[in-house]
Amino acid sequence: MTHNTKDYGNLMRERGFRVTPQRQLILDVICASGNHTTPEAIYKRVQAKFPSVNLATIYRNLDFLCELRLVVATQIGRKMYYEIAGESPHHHLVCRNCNKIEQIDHTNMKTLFNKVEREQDFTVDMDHITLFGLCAKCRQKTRRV
Amino acid sequence: MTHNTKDYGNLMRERGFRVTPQRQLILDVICASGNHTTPEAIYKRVQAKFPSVNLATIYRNLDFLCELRLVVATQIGRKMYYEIAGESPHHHLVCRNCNKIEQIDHTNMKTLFNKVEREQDFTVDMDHITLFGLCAKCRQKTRRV
DNA sequence: ATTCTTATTGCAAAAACTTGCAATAAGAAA
DNA sequence: TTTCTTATTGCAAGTTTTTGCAATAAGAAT
Ligand SMILES: [Mn+2]
Ligand SMILES: [Mn+2]
Ligand SMILES: [Zn+2]
Ligand SMILES: [Zn+2]
Repeated sequence: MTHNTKDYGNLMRERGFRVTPQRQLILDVICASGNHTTPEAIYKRVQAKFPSVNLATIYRNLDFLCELRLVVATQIGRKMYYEIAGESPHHHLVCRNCNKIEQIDHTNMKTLFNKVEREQDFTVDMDHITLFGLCAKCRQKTRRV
Repeated sequence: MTHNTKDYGNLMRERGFRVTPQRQLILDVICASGNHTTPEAIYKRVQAKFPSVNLATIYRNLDFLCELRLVVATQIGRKMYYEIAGESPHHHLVCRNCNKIEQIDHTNMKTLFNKVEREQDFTVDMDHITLFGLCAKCRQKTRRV
């Protein structure tokens, strides 16, 4: 239950939720998978260790873990992807043409968030945003068509 | 077929696609609905005028119109919302607590996009982003708990 | 240890969305 | 106008995600 540096068990209990074997397994699997895993993939890996876990439980807990901010979600194309929420937020750039995924540092985002907070008195609070556009290579290709 | 200021018919034909009654109806309905409408609502309103249109056609065309950038989509909670892509891009702030929706001007976003383009050589190209966080009122409430 | 409360689960059914395919109809060409 | 090509549609089946509900089991209280 203690992955990376976080004690997930306590983070849940502190907030009044229960720590079930299903939740532990799902977290373990997402952790082990590294980056951007689909519900279906998570389900299969969970089942390999504990076949009786139901797919509905996977979906419910992915929602749950996202609400607790222990896991972050992204939609790319028509699929959802989940990954462990790291120590510090990170964001993505996805190329509409070649689907390459780059990262953006949080500091650039933070600058925007601060501006919005000053100007509109709204505290933006997102630790995993995906921005779409064109990577350097595809921009050149696309120009000359 | 000419809504607001855009001639949707030509925008489609120019790019090699066909202008079908279904597409016209769907655009009409989204236009008339004003802001942030769900596929189901669009389907019902289309059906009221033309009952034989199939739900699959609605979904396929919502995708299609988004790809052509005539329509923009957002996911809020677990629902998708569609609206006409206006003259100039606009973005939203959604409060996680009270679900109030505010707007952000594109200029603030553009500043971020420009920075990303300079620093990472990636052209961000989004005209409808939704950022989540806490509005002024909910921030105060939530503090004192 | 045992009892109690109720959050969480599995299951089955429902709802939401996607896809393959043959029939249809836009729109270009003749 | 008529013919021709093929993008688009409706339909039915498939896949993915959500939901209601009774049974289960975390974890607090005794
Ligand atoms: Mn990520
Ligand atoms: Mn909008
Ligand atoms: Zn690219
Ligand atoms: Zn609020």
